[in-house]
Amino acid sequence: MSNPFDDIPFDDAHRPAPAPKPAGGGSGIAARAMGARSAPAYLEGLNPEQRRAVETTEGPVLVLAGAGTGKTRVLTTRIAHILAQGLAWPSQVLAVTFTNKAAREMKERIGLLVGGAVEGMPWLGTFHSIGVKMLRRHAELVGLKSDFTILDTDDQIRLLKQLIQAEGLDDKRWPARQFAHMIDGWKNKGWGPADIPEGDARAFANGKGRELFTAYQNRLKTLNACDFGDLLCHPIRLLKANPDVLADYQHKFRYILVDEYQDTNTAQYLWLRLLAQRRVSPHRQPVEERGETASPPLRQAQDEGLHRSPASPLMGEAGEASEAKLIRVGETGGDTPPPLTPPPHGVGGGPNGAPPNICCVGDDDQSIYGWRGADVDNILRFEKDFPGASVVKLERNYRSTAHILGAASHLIGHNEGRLGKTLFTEAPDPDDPKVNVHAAWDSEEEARAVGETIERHQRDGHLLNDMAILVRASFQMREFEDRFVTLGLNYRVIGGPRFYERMEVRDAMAYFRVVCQPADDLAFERIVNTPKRGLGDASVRLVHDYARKKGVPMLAAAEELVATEEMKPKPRAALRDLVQSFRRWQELLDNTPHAELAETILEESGYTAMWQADRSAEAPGRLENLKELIRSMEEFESMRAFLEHVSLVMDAEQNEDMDAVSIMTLHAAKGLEFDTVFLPGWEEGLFPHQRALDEGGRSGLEEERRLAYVGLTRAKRHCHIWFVSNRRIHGLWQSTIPSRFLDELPTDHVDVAEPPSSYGGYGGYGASRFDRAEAFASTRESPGWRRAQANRTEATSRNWGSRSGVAVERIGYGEADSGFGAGRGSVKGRVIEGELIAKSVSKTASDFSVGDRVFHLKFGNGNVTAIEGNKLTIAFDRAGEKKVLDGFVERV
DNA sequence: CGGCAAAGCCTTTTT
DNA sequence: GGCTTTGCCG
Repeated sequence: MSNPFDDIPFDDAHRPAPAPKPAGGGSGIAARAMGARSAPAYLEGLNPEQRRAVETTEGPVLVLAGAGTGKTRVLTTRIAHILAQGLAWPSQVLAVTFTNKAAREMKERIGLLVGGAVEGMPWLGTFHSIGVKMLRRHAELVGLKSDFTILDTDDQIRLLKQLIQAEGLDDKRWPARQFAHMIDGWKNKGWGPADIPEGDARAFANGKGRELFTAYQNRLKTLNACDFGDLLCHPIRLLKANPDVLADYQHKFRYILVDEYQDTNTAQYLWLRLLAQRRVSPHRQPVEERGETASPPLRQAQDEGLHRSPASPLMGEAGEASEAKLIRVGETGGDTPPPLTPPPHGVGGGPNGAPPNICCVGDDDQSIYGWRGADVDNILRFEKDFPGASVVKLERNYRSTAHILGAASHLIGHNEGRLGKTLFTEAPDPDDPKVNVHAAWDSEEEARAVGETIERHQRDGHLLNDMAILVRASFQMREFEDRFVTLGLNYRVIGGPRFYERMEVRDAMAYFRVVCQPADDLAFERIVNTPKRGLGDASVRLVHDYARKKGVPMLAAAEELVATEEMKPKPRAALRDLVQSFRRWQELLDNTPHAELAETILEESGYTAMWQADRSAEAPGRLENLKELIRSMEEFESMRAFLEHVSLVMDAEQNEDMDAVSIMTLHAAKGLEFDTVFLPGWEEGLFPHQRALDEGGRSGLEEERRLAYVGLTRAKRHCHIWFVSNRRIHGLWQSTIPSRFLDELPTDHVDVAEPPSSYGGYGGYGASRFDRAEAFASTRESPGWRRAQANRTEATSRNWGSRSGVAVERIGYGEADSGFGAGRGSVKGRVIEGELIAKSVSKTASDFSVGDRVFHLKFGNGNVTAIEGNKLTIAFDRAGEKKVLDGFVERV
């Protein structure tokens, strides 16, 4: 149990318990707090529901927090309250979040409430980081060493590929990536190789699924490594197999808080349930525990309000005063802590069980991670899992206008099986803009129009920082980036290509990993021949096989191997040099500043030189990244600590100083808010995403709808939705139809560019379609056209691909110079129409022939050079050869 | 063994 | 359409 990571002694039970003072004794703040008639300052400003969520500290609590209802505030205040009331030491509170971002934010906000006590909250973090923490302490109980490596997806796939090949299987037919997904899925359910259903086991690799999974787990063990899933599965196994350890943790965590409970998967649920079980253990005196940093629990926050200065004279010492805080509300004094509320049934319902003090906060309407194993049922089932649970609904929204809430609520109302919340806002303002829906011809137009809108907002005095573009899929980002680069508009991509995923960074990390974790064969293999040392496949295989035969890590194998005559002189010398270097660096590890050592390693290995010699355009940037890597390493205590950070926190901080538009996926946007939000790409197939529909069916669609709900509710005041008629997918232009979600928006709260004169027969927003052919023709406003369009048939729909779309797109944006001369309001282009465009895209053979002269809106004139169904290959005069659907061109 | 060209891959979301 | 991997050749 003594290892470098075990800086925090686990067995709190053997620490001296603080001696609680009797309640009401002296002028202690605790005493005042307990006897206080008036609420502590940090409770002020909470609405009644929020307050109930904060103050119901005992027993299970489910907080259903709609978007923008102050969820984080409730969570952080609740923790502050628990600490302030002396109900627990900071280290006795387990608070789990889903993302690092959320954990960071909570730490910051608790910090604001309670000053320094956050450092005493070692158990506030993501599921994964807390899993790691547990594992480091008890690694040997699951057959690992406490300095185990955490593999990322990339390592995982490389490893699986090796195993698949080792089984003599074709790694093309059985892609490692796919298998990695399957393993993830199993681990999300908490399954090991023995637990997976027969069907699953057979589905992969000619029935060798289970075998491979077992081999993979064994290999991980010898590598002393974990994948992401193991960070949850191992702790579960560990706690189940070691009741004493489990009991320690159960006892330790007096209060459990879970953020985004709707996103928990089965493994996370099992883990929580284990920890939340309460047993009364008579032989064991409950023990108070001090925070590791000796920070006292929150004191006097209620006296000084939320903005206590760190220099406050009352904080800083962990003296007796703070210990007095440990007396619980209602306690009459003495040494024995009061029993927890006696329960009818605890979790797991055992007669000895006490109801756990677990508080889960979530929103079933924002469950958007089903695809990676999250189980909405966890939140829907809460009251059954934890009988007697208090349920608090937070429905008062502090973020968005009534229009945005109205639109979002109406949309999400199309989902079934909700717990049912309705967001409302206090004071609707008649001046609030409605949600805007816009049409564009293609994604380029969309990007241009969004750019123009952003610039207009900017001219109106809005900060770019208050605007965000939320896309469904990351490939949509590029178009915006391109456009913003030409406009010179600052933007920032959130969750885009990540710093730690860059090749050079990963290479450098591999060097560091081998130095710190000599058994890390994956890292070793990655860099044996980078830079080139003349150690190709043949040499690597030799080392690999030798290592497997002897059962030692590859580095050790290499060391032995160079002492033999087995290798040819040249590679042998190269390998010997490399091994010697690693040994030297390992010696330096403990007595050299780690950032300095890192630099040395990159220098001496020739890695830096490799990029210096590289004349390509990206080489300077890569060198810059390496410098940045070393710079960021300085902030950490050791190289090991740095490695751990990187494997768990894959994001690098963004430059917050710059005023810039944010571009991110809808998933990445959860939990954020912006004054103005742009939601492009509302088209069938993209949003809702085809794959979600194919694989998830009805529930897949509902999850997409929740994603739309998340998107809408990010907006505080302005919300612009866009859809386009043409989008390039896999390099091929495809026509698209407006998203069904547009049809699910309520007319009352939505402006569709220009209000149409007629809605399509049925109530609500009606059909969402913009009729481009009409718009084009109607520059002359022919009533005949209009009628014809209203009765559109297969025949007329061929016009759909004509140039008219651009004019429609200009509705409401007259100042844009499109060259099409459609000024504001000059186009009356909208006809509602129920029939879906999909039918109009011909599946029959094209009626074009090779050699035809055609016109395409985007590419101009060209000649048809080949035909394949309704796909045409066209040599355009200016744009070169492209493949397009025949609906998008017309004969000239 | 290394470099280059061609072919195949995939593009939903992520700790 | 862009990126990675593969395969062939020097």
